[in-house]
Amino acid sequence: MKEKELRRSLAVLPIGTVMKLTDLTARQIRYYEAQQLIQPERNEGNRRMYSLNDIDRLLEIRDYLAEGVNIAGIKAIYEQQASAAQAKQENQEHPLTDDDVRRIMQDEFLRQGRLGQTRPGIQQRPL
DNA sequence: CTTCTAACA
DNA sequence: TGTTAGCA
Repeated sequence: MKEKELRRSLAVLPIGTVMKLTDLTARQIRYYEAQQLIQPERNEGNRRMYSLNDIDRLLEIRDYLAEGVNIAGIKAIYEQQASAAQAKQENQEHPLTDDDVRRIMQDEFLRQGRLGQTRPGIQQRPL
């Protein structure tokens, strides 16, 4: 179950293919990269190369944006997933505590949160 | 022909 | 975000 992850991480798609697969413009795809939402690789010719994981992430980003979540909000969501995954590993080595508390606090911060309402005409839905 | 960066009537 | 210019 690990060779699969490796393949999904292989950057083999040029931006043109990603555009068709995600319905995003090259401008948008590059902009999300500038915003650190994705980090595609570059080939010998400085051309961006995307992996299947990048495609999935771009699709998520597209959906979050459509729901009214702004770039900062999406970033926060991924940061949570990262720290959550980190806490999981650390908790397998040790009992519990520390990072878990931080994770719960940030989770609550997101929930109460103001992230995502920086747009007019969009009703906020409860998480 | 495709992608890249930078800039804005 | 769109679009365009000038390269590679």
